Amino acid sequence: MSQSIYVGNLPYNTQESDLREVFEAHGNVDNVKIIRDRETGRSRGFGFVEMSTEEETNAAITALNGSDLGGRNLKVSLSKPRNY
DNA sequence: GTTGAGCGTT
Repeated sequence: MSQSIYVGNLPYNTQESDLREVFEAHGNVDNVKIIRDRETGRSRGFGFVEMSTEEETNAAITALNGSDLGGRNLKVSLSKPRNY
């Protein structure tokens, strides 16, 4: 599986469906995940997106990084591998 | 407000 896309500076009201729509405009979204506190359930203000190919991943990052969403300037980049 | 998880089978 390829690396995921890190999406930061998201509005706290942003939901996974919203992110999915935005990324699907630039490629095939394989998976979307909004990060939030697992104990309080409050948004952390960032999330992750997976595309079908690195080509689409790169395209989505290039197109959406620095773009506006809900009045916030999105920070989109390649995420680092998760650690167990 | 910045690099994810689960909480007994995702």
